[in-house]
Amino acid sequence: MTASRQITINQVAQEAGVSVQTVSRVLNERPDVSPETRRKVQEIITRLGYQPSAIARGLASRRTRSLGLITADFSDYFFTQVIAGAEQEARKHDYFLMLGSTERNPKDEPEYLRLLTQRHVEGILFARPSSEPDEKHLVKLLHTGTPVVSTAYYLEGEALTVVDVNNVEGGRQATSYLLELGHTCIGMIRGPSSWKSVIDRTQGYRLALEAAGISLDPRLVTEGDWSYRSGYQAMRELLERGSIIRKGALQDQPDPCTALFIQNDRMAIGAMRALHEAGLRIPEDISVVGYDDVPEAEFAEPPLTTVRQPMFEVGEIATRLLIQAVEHPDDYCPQELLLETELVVRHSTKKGPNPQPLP
Amino acid sequence: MTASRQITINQVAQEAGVSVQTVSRVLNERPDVSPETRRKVQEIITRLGYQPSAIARGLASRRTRSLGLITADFSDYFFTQVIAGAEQEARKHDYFLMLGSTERNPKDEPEYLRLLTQRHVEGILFARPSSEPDEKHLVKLLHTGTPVVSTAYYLEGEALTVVDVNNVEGGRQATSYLLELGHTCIGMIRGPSSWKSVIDRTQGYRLALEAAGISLDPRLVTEGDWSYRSGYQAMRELLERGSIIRKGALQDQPDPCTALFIQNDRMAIGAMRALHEAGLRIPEDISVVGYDDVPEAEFAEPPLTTVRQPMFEVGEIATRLLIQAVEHPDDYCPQELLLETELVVRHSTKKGPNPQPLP
DNA sequence: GTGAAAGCGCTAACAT
DNA sequence: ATGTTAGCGCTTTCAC
Repeated sequence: MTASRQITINQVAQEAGVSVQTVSRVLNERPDVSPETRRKVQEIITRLGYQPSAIARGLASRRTRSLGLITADFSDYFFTQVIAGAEQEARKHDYFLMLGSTERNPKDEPEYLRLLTQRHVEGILFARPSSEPDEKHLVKLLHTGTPVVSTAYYLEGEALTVVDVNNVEGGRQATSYLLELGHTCIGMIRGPSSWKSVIDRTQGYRLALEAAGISLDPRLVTEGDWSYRSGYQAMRELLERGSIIRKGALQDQPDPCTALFIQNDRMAIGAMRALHEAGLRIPEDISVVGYDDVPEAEFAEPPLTTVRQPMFEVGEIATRLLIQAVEHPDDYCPQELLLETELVVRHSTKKGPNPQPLP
Repeated sequence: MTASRQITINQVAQEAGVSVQTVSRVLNERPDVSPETRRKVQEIITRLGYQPSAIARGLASRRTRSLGLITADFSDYFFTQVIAGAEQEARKHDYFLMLGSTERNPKDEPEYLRLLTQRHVEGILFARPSSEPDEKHLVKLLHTGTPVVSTAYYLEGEALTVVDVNNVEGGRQATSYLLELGHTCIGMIRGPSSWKSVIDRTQGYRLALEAAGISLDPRLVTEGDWSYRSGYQAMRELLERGSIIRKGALQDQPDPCTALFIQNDRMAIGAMRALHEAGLRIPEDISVVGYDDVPEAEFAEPPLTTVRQPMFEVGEIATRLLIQAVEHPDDYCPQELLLETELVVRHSTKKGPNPQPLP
């Protein structure tokens, strides 16, 4: 089984008794080939099992039909959904998606970007949070003329196409729902403050509270890093402060909190564990709303009320826009697209002490 | 900002006043360049921001330094871990990993393989279950001489390097632990029967039971598709059969089952939800052991006892072997490597009716 | 230690 | 409708 050198376009041409060019035309589905020749060439191609070299084609045509996708974390449901959407859309347009995750170390990003540009990706999709302090490499990339689209990521001072979810509205949905149920003291566990989505969800929380005449009390807020464990720990902290269970434990706060908005489902599940350990019942003693609608939310104990984000669609749309920018650079114009979230009510929430009449 | 054509090796050579080859030598860290020339060329490279084209290098050298990885599902923790391990190892050896998931449709695999081989990956890693009926394209791939390593996947009749986890032992660990706790009627929810890991875990279950003088009772076994929901449904089915709660509900079965081995954590979490809904307490009424040790297992209600698999290491080792096969094809020799599992005891299990003295 | 020439497998641009 | 020529940006081979 000697791994004989791969079959090339030359051999196909020779075998078919035509020129290389003609084979190339068949390969690229050009119209200017006689049906007969086309058929013959195609037959030889399948008979020989010929596979055109994407490398050679890329070099000659300066088109690789591949896109790069840079993400932070493959094991995060959020990004996983974006990737799945991007994959599907790329495939549909016959593009190849090169995935790169900076997983362990965000400092790898410039290095990763290099790997992608060296491989001549025609456009790059960012699916990661806006949190890195040093974005020089990105600004440089943008000025290079390479089409770039991002999801959930904004670059200050740069016009960038962004497809994202309306996080302000999502935060407001979660909070308003709790207010409507009659909860007036609503705690929050947020994600890392460097993420734009965290700032936005927090803003939604604030807006909803203010619309109800309540001002945001920072003593009712803690921060996690999105993990189950951090949600557990943040909840413990909140419990120790006494704001959740002890009446008037905090100065000026007459009632203990009866509800929580937690900015992702994993932290919410971790927090519910801490609540159970503290002997609190959900939703009888305290209502909990999460964010994301991960698959496990439905099977949490109790099933988690949460805010669903259309991340698959975000990936799809972002990729569509990227391909458009690649194929029609002249029509390109940076834009921001915001998709809407949806509240999914399950069993971790119930009526609070001051139920309001529904509007 | 006219996207002026990229800088090429020619421009670097010209600017440095040397020939293209010399630049190439510097690029490839060849020893036969005078330190002075090397320094000068390097300076020009950084000054110009020159990036060698991986495409052109690949074409000329017939080496792309890239590997392909085919997986079934990005959102599965199991595969995600393998990918992370593979990524890290590939990067360490300066290889680029091209990821492909056949997500939606396993029939896409030949197509995907084509995309990878056309891009001249030097080796391919399979991280997907052994379940497809039609593997002709794989046999063909193997006979092509392309190095292939697989995790958790076996191809009948073909010598293939496989890195996997000892699933027989894992299934035995879970079952033996329950037996040691004193459970004598142990139900099981298994994954799809086309997966080798399912066959093996089931075999471990059988062996452990037989060692305790119990024979496998198929009436105590149902099947799921690994999802939370399927675990939930499988549990409902088991409950309806009566084997779990009603004494002697099944002919010849004097006692109701007090324990369950569930072949992955997600199904276990779904199953626990069904048990709760049926009013059963875990572990007081019934003990549950899962498999995988996914992050959420620790935060399930109750925290799940499970079998941990070193999937990250599986990915690392598989990639290391693949790179070895790529770089030293003559030393290559197909082998099978099995890594060991580890029982993680949490709170979903407790002593059963007939506790045995620990050995 | 360095350079010149040839070519990797394909497509673009021009022929005919 | 088909063929010819000249690259794409690099490495390989062989010369000096």
